[in-house]
Amino acid sequence: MGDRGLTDKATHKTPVRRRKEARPQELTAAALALFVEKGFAATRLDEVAARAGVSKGTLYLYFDSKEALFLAVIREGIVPVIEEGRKLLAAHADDPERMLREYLFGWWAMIGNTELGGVPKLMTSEAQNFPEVAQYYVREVIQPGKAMMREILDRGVAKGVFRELDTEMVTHILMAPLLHLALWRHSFAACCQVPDMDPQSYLESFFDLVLKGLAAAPEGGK
Amino acid sequence: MGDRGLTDKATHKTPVRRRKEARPQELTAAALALFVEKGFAATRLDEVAARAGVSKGTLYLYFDSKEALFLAVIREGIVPVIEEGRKLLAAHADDPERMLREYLFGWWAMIGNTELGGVPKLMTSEAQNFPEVAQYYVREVIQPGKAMMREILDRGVAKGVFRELDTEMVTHILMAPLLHLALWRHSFAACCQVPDMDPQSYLESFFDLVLKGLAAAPEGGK
DNA sequence: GGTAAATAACTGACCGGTCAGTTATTAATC
DNA sequence: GATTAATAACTGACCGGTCAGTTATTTACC
Repeated sequence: MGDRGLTDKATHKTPVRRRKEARPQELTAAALALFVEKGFAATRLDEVAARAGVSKGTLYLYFDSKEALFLAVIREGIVPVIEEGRKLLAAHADDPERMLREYLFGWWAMIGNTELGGVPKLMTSEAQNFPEVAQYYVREVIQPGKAMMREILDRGVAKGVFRELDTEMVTHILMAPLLHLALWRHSFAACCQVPDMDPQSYLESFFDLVLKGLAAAPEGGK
Repeated sequence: MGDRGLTDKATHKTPVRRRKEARPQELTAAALALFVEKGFAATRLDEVAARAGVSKGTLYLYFDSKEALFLAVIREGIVPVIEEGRKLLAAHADDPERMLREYLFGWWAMIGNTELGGVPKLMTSEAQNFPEVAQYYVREVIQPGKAMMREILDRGVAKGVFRELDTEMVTHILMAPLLHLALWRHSFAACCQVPDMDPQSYLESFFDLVLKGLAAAPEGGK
């Protein structure tokens, strides 16, 4: 059919069916959406392939198994975003309160409110069944994410902006409402008609609560 | 073999194998443990039956389907505990800070730290796949649980112990660290070797943070 | 026509659910 | 109190559908 005369790499605009390079990304994107929507076990590889516009056999040209696809979904999907977030956060490295705000709202903008927002639910659900994927996720996502939060807290304590804290515990505690918001949206909010919760005011309330909870006592105690 | 002489109803201490009354409980207990450990989809009904000491056929004498078993696990397992918690909480109805503390630590003692602690993970994972079970859970567990928390907050605000708040949002936010603790224990903590987190100090840090975050301003502003 | 890409048909293990048959327990009869 | 009949509790082999993974074949491009 095509009579393109270009002899070199040929920037084919025609959606030719052979596109070895793009396939893995298309497949992981399709898999992410379906894993998040229906869960890992309930997602059929036929569906993943169909959503990516190929057949199941093609999927197996790029991934050895369903678990390998799972790992790729995490690796391609969320790991790069963590690194990106770290860079953004470094821009305000001198103001702990500002950093905390950037962290919370940035997390929502870059993860919670995107198609990646279902990843926490997916990983929590499947961690026990796929310990290797879970370990990868802990190492590449959870630990870096916690380290960033802890850096903010430690810095705030050091500058006297925040009071003395068990920063390890508080790090965990402060991640919880973010994760809860994402989990909620991808579980009960999606299937039961619950009065919807505006993420923006949720985050504002949370930030407000936390700032007051962390603040160093002005002067006289109670 | 047996030479029990009692001719009446016979309070048989011997664990005879036919025990119609006890079976459903034994089966839901086995199912809870396995659903929590491996997830709903990955749990075989043969396993549930085996753990309860019966065959799969017997399971179907008491439950119509795997989903019916799921619903029974929730109904028998956690719904009664909610009502129990409500009564305990009413005992301190005059002191909002005390109520809040009772709520947090009571939740951990009665749910998070028991075999029920895996239920939040189970329900979050499966809500989309079993909307009817999810709706039951929202109605009988989540909404009552939230209502209790909200009652505490509204009362605290009314008494001037807590500052003005968006109590609806704060209710959600305060549930998150509890649920997070339970989810964590039943996912990553169970499969990746993560430095374990002491629930007691986690809850103390959380309670401390929240009390300071909620406290009405003494007098002067910033 | 050679080869890389993609497919569609296929396989085999698995598992929810069923049911004909077995065993323990109770009731009835002498 | 022993034997038989009736019933309730239980079993495990089986069936049918599903789905991860494989392979023989076709298609597209050089």
